[in-house]
Amino acid sequence: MDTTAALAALGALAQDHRLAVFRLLVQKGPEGLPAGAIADATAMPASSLSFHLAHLQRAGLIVQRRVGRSLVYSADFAAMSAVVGYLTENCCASATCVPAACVPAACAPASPIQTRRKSA
Amino acid sequence: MDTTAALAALGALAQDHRLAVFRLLVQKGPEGLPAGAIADATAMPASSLSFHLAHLQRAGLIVQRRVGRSLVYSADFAAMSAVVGYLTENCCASATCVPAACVPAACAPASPIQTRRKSA
DNA sequence: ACTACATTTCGATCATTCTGGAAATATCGA
DNA sequence: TCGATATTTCCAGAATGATCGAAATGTAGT
Repeated sequence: MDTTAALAALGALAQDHRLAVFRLLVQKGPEGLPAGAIADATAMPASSLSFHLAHLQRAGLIVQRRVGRSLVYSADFAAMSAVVGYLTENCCASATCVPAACVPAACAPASPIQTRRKSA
Repeated sequence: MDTTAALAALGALAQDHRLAVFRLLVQKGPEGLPAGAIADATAMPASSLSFHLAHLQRAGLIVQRRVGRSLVYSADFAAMSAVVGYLTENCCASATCVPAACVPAACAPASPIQTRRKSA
C-alpha cells in the first residue's frame, strides 16, 4: 500500500459516522449488510449514509454488491490489513517493532470467503 | 484506546503534510527533530507547520520538548501502538485475526528511551 | 406498463480545515 | 538590556467536507 492509498483510507476512517459504519460491517463479516439495515443501525438519513458509504468505497475499505433491490456492503478485510501494515511499517524506526509474522494479511474475517481484491 | 481517541489519531494522520511529518519523526526516533528542521525537510512555511504539529500533538501522536530555543518534536510510539491496536481489534470479526502477541506495545522505537506518556 | 421499494444523486447550506503572512512570545548570547 | 534566532499565535481568505430533503435511478413483482 502506498502513501496515497493509506491517506485515503485514514481519511475515510477519520470520521465518527464512517468509523461506526465500518466497525459495524467488520462485525458482520463478509456477508455484509444492506444499506437500509446500516441506516437503521446507525440511525442516519439515507442520503447521508450514502455519502459516507461512497466515501468508504472510494477509499477501498468496503465493497458493494447487489442482492435483489438492495445494495449490500461489506468490509474489505484485505484493504484493512494493508492499512494496518502500512502503519506498522511506518510507525517504527527500524525492524525492531512488530514481529514480521503479524503484518501480512493480518486482518482476515472469521470465515474464509474473502472479498478477493488487490491486496495492495 | 477508546473510539474518540482513535478518531483523533486517525484524523491527525489523514492529511498528507501531517502524515509526512509524523513519518519523518518516526524515522528520527525518540530523539526527534526541532521544528525548524522539520520545516526544512518538508519545505513548508513555519506557520503552517506549526498548525500541523499542534494538530498531531492534540491527537497525542507526538510530544514536544524544549531544547535551548528550539522546540523538539518526537513521535509518541506508545500512542501509535495504541492506534494500531485499536485498528486490529476493530478490523476483525472475532479473535481469528492477529496473533495476540502483536498487539500490546507493538510500536517501540529502536532505542529504549520511550517518551513515557499514558499508554492510551 | 405500473406501482412499490431500496438506494443514489443533486443542490443548497452550514461547518470545519488548510494556508501563509504579519505580529507576538520565548530563549539565548553579548 | 539589546539584538538575533526559533517558533507560535492571530487573522482572514480559500478550499473542502458534512448534512439532509427532494428528485432521480434502478430493480422487482404483478
